[in-house]
Amino acid sequence: MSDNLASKITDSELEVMKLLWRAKDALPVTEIREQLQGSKGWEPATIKTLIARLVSKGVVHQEKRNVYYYSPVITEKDYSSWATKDLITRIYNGKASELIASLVNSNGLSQADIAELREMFKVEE
Amino acid sequence: MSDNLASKITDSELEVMKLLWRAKDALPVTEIREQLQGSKGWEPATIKTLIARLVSKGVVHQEKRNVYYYSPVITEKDYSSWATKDLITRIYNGKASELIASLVNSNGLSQADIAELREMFKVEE
DNA sequence: AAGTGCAGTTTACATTTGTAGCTTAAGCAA
DNA sequence: TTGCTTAAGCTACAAATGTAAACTGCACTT
Repeated sequence: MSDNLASKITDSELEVMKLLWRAKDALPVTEIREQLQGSKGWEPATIKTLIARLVSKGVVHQEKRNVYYYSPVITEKDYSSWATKDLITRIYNGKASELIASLVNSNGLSQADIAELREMFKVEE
Repeated sequence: MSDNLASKITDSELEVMKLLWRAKDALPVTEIREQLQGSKGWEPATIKTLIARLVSKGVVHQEKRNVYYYSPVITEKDYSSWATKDLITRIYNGKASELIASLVNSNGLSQADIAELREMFKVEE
């Protein structure tokens, strides 16, 4: 995923993306609204603006049916790993190991995390 | 470090912070400028603005001598781990292990990183 | 003592982001 | 058919951000 796509997803827009990622299929504004109005307390107009911006940024696709249906163009995984690499570039001198060391040293890992990681690195090759 | 400090450091401001973190002692504007003008191509006025904003945000301390000397109030480590936790909260459901899993799956780790991690989580208790 | 230069402060201005209203047109209810 | 509802598009507007100029006063030079 290129920088000019993901880097432009703002916090508010990300909430919309998360919703679209969770959905199996494309969603009409109605449903997007239903789910965000409660959780975020946004006005319908706000949600429309966010969707429009995501579409114009090319990260959400709109498909005309009776009404427009929206779906993500980029996957959540792609976005996540892009954001992670971006963090590593910006503040860990580009070294993933520094990020992890920081996590370990700042007690950023729960016991559960550690157990999980121990599993992960036991079998991984 | 509380959210209201670190969350307000913007990208441009971060460049100034990085410089201050690298410095052993407090620096006068002159030196900050010298180092940033080349690397970032910023006008002196821009650099002054960034410093002023950092001071007003409380993340940089200014000490009056002949002229003001500036030094970071928060450490780079604190900032890094705050930023990392923020990322985990925002896009990894609060689970550090998901971040690491993402790194592993997206080839974000070098062989050396992986070896290091295997060591790290082999002995940890 | 007067002039210059630059630190420090104030102001500026375009773009992005967060948040939302207004307008237009089309579908559905009456 | 007439109007109500609402999707879609356009406009709005304050705060934050990136970038920088203008102003002010002090220190150092001549």
